[in-house]
Amino acid sequence: METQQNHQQQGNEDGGNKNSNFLCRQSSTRWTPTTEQIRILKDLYYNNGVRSPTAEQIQRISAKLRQYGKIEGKNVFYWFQNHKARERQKKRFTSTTSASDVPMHHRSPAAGVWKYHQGHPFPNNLTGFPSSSSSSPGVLNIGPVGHPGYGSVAMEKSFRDCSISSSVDGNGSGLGQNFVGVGVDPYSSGGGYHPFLEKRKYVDYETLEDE
Amino acid sequence: METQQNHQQQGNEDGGNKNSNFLCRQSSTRWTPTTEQIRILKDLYYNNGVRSPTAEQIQRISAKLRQYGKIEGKNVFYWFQNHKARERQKKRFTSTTSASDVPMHHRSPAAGVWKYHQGHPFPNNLTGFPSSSSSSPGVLNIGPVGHPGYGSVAMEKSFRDCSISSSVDGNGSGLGQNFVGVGVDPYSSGGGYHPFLEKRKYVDYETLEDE
DNA sequence: ACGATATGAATGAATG
DNA sequence: CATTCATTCATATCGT
Repeated sequence: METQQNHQQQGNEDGGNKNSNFLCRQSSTRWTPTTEQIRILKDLYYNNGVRSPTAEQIQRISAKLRQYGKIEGKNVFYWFQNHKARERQKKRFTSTTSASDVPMHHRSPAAGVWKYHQGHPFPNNLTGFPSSSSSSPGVLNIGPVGHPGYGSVAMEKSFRDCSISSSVDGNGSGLGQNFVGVGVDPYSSGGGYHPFLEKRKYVDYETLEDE
Repeated sequence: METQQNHQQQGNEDGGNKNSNFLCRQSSTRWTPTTEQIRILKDLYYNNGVRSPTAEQIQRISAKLRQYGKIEGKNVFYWFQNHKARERQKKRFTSTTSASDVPMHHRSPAAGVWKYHQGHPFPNNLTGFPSSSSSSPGVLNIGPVGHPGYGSVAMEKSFRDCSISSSVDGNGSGLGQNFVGVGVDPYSSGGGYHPFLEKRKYVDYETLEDE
């Protein structure tokens, strides 16, 4: 796991992009977190118990981490998502079917990371934020958003799709051709419920009061 | 025949998928949209402003898409839900426009496309924005349209279904009636909906919070 | 270099 | 409608 070396060639907060290959996609290779970034993220994850940061938190985190290298909101988002998912995934696989197959991933002492003062229940930071708990020299306080100030939208998408499929038919997108005659039926029942989705489990929180 | 295309054709055997490891080929419980399906969905989403299709629409769409591969109503439903949600989420990460930014979207009434009758302002658009969709299949209003949020061309993300063969042509299968006057049909399918989804499949796993 | 592993990214499905 | 979980793909990096 993270016991690896930190060889990030980072240092350039722009991702350098030394791509020489002119492959299909060469845009920004996937985000390669720097050591600092990783450290901060882990700090937030373990020391602050941040697992699923909200949009505001993500913005703050990414803004903070941007100082150490190029990073976007989605990177932070995915990072936490993956980190959490992976931890759980491993835990669940911790037996089941015992050995005998799936030599996929060897057990990794990921738990080793828990060297910090892991012994206190996290104070629910999902909505709030750590009072301080400055442990690492890069702690950021995900305080109140206050005034975010919108910026530009650049959210670049990765086009891994190699199929350019440019000149296909005279329609390019084939809008007209592929148009599905769904027709916006104004009289659609519009009941509000989705017949596709089966009802809830067994109870309709009708009489249930809020927690 | 569906000509070549790359559909994975999962009429029965979903397996097909693409590569993946040979782990467990449990019938991929997950719907794997084909290129055409995605294309059509995007077309509906962007060019027609469909975002929260109603049951009728979902049925129509799924029926149409079924020509390109196995698909259920819920798949369509979820697709739109996710697509919409993700767009918003993404935006949220990059620019927290708070709630009242609204740079300045001008609902250009230019195209009298969306002129709700004296009664319902497009039940299709829960978000309340002109879908500019051609209620009449015969019309294509893919013009500039003043989409408040996204007026760009589809072409967003892709999928690993990166199957070559760009030839999108030959979509003849049943698509011949593309611009047929399905339009507003008061008698359309009329509530013949049936529950697709079943209850949940998984039981709540251990809700381990942390260690 | 290649194979394995680690991990970022994407998205279907589901729940609240 | 938002939030989250699970699964899978894609790729960077490391080991040999």
